[in-house]
Amino acid sequence: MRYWLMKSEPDEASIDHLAEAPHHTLPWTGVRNYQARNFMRDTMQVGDGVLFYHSSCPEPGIAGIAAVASTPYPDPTQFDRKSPYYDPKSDHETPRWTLVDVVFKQKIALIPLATLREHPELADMRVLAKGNRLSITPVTEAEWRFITKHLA
DNA sequence: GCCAACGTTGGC
DNA sequence: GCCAACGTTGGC
Repeated sequence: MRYWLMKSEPDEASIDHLAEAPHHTLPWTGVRNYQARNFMRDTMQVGDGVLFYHSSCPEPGIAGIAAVASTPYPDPTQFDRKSPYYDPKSDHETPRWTLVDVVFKQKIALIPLATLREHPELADMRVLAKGNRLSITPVTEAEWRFITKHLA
C-alpha cells in the first residue's frame, strides 16, 4: 500500500468531476512525463491512496481523497488525433503512455498549498520541493497520516 | 502576464 | 554524448 499526490487542473478534471463520473471513476489521461508515467506503470497498485490536488487554478491545494482503481493500461488519448494529448510517435504495438483509473473516496475542505507549507511535518513532501513540476509524486505514510488526520 | 525551474529536442 | 534552444508547468 502506497500513497500518492496527483495533480489535476480543476477546469479539466476536478474532484467534483470525479465524484460525478460513472462508478466515481476516471482514467488519469494526459500524463506526458516519463517519471509520472513510470509511477503509474511500475509502482502503483490498486487500492493505493491518492491525494487529489487542484493545480493551475485560483486556489491550488488538496481537494479530496481518491484511490488507485485499476492496473496500468495504455492511455487511449495518445492514439486520438483529435485529442490535445495525441502523440504521433506512439503506436498500438508499443504504446508510449500508460495510465491507471482513479476512484473517488471523499471530498474535503480544500487544504491550500500555503497551509501545506506551514507544517514542518510536511516540509519534505515532494510536491512542495522547489521547482517541482511532477504531476504525480509519492507521499510517505507519515505525510498521508498527518494530512488525513489533522488537515482533512 | 511574468518568470523560475525543469524536461525534451535536435544539431553537432 | 553534449548542450543550447525551446516548450511546459504552475505559483504568484
